[in-house]
Amino acid sequence: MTARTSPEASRDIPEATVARLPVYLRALTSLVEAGTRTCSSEELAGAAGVNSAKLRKDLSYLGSYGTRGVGYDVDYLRYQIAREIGVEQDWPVVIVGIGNLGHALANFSGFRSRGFRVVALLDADPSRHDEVVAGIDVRPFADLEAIVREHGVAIGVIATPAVAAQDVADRMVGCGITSILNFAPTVLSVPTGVDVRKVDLSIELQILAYHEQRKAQGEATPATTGPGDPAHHELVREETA
Amino acid sequence: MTARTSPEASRDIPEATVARLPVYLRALTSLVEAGTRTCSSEELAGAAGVNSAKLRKDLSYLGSYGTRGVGYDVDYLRYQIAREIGVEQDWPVVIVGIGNLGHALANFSGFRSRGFRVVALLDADPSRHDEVVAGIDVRPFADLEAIVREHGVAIGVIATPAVAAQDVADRMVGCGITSILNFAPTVLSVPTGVDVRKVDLSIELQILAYHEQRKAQGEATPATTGPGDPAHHELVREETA
DNA sequence: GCCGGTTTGTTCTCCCGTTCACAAACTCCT
DNA sequence: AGGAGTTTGTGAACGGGAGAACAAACCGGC
Ligand SMILES: NC(=O)c1ccc[n+]([C@@H]2O[C@H](COP(=O)([O-])OP(=O)(O)OC[C@H]3O[C@@H](n4cnc5c(N)ncnc54)[C@H](O)[C@@H]3O)[C@@H](O)[C@H]2O)c1
Ligand SMILES: NC(=O)c1ccc[n+]([C@@H]2O[C@H](COP(=O)([O-])OP(=O)(O)OC[C@H]3O[C@@H](n4cnc5c(N)ncnc54)[C@H](O)[C@@H]3O)[C@@H](O)[C@H]2O)c1
Repeated sequence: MTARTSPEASRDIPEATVARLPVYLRALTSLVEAGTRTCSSEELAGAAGVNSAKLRKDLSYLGSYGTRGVGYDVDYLRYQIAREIGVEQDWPVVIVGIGNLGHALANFSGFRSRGFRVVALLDADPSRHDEVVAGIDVRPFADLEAIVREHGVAIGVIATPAVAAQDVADRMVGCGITSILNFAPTVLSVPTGVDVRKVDLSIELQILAYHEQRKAQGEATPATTGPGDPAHHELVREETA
Repeated sequence: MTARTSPEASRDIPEATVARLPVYLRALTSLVEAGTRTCSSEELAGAAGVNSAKLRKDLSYLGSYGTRGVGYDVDYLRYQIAREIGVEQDWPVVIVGIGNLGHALANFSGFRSRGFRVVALLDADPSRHDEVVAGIDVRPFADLEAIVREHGVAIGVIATPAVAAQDVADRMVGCGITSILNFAPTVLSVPTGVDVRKVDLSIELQILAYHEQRKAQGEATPATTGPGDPAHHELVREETA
């Protein structure tokens, strides 16, 4: 998709692997804190909740950082993964929408410890502008561009209501932000080159509900709720009309 | 995995499709509210941010609910998807860990409107037990079993610190909860038959950081930070020792 | 120096998911 | 009634990821 400029560029890592590297990183950090020096793919895979073959294949995309017959140097591997992900340096981040969720995010200590630094909290509501959350004062949304330029922000977090999310995203993109984490339940439309990831509580719960319904189906009373399809079809159309 | 008991059981839906159905459901709800009666796969796919062929194939797993040459009856399709997911009736949910995040979740209005009902907020900290959040009073974690039995809760949300998450999950499973949404950054181990989904802010940000680093790599100064591998290898080992 | 035991890195195969492309089916207009 | 135009549902090709299995590489003991 993007041009390969650097000749020494590391082979591109499959998306599925990229999504697991942070899990490995976390497991390795735990091991480091526990004083472990070395671990096998089997141990690490257990801690990360994945298959050991998958783990080894994932790590092989980064390079050959293990030692056959021994395993991996925990701290060395942790560093290599952190470097590959890009969280050795801190990424400045802005959070927009300091409501219920925005407060929780601002207070979330995991940001700093995992390679991110909240440089600003923004909200459109003037009544919030005198507030200080987690040591950072909430500023007007209009300050976005100045802040992004000042700190070189590339990553933005959206925690506004759904109706405002697209506007906020547009403004972010206009300022030069190229990665967005969206908590609002909306599909964002952004130009090519901008990455969007969404965190959607309702979707996660509904996926659980689907499987839950499936589990219940086997043991429930014979006539659960829904009869054949055609009758329901009519019923629903009546509701509409 | 589970036995097919019902003869009329609908064919099992691919996991990737299940994960998209809630997105379609949301898009359809928007269309209903906008007064739209009918829509084509192209329109709906646009609203959901997916390929129209994918949308059609996804919907085909549910049945043939469209009309060729016309499209889909918005309200009818919305009902069918909601029924398939299982969010026509409300699912009782408990939230454990009423800290920063737990407060936000408790105040989240999207629960009720999307098929879920928070029946209890639980926390181990006694100083929180006199608190009322979003009209629900925070109760001792020890009440979990009684509440689960009383309301027939099948879905639990974990918003405790990571160290407590596995204990909470074990207790939940012990009470009969079979679906867990985990916000704590830990790998949970649960018996077969229990579904766990995780929402992990740090992982999402780190995935964005990886791609962001990739984007920057092409245009950055020649010597970014890291030299060849061997030297760094030593450096890191020194840090450890 | 060599051998048994251990663990990685990689190859191979299979399966799931995505996308293309098109026949079948429906509506509307004449 | 018939034909032109539209849109669904699905068969088939394709690509990527998961897991099994194994050869290569390393350690430690003798
Ligand atoms: N609270 C949760 O646990 C939770 C969970 C999942 C998803 N969400 C989603 O996250 C979003 C925020 O939820 P919340 O509970 O914090 O809502 P909230 O109403 O408490 O907070 C929203 C904040 O965004 C601000 N805002 C509105 N428009 C803005 C704009 N154009 N620019 C900048 N700021 C703006 C508001 O002033 C407010 O402070 C919602 O989309 C919600 O659906 C929340
Ligand atoms: N705050 C965020 O935005 C955010 C974002 C992503 C992930 N998380 C994760 O979500 C979790 C909660 O975050 P937080 O900021 O709300 O933390 P917090 O410390 O504010 O709240 C944790 C709550 O859990 C309670 N608790 C602790 N042990 C318990 C137990 N055994 N049983 C029941 N309750 C118990 C505590 O009393 C406290 O009220 C953490 O694991 C955090 O890493 C938080």
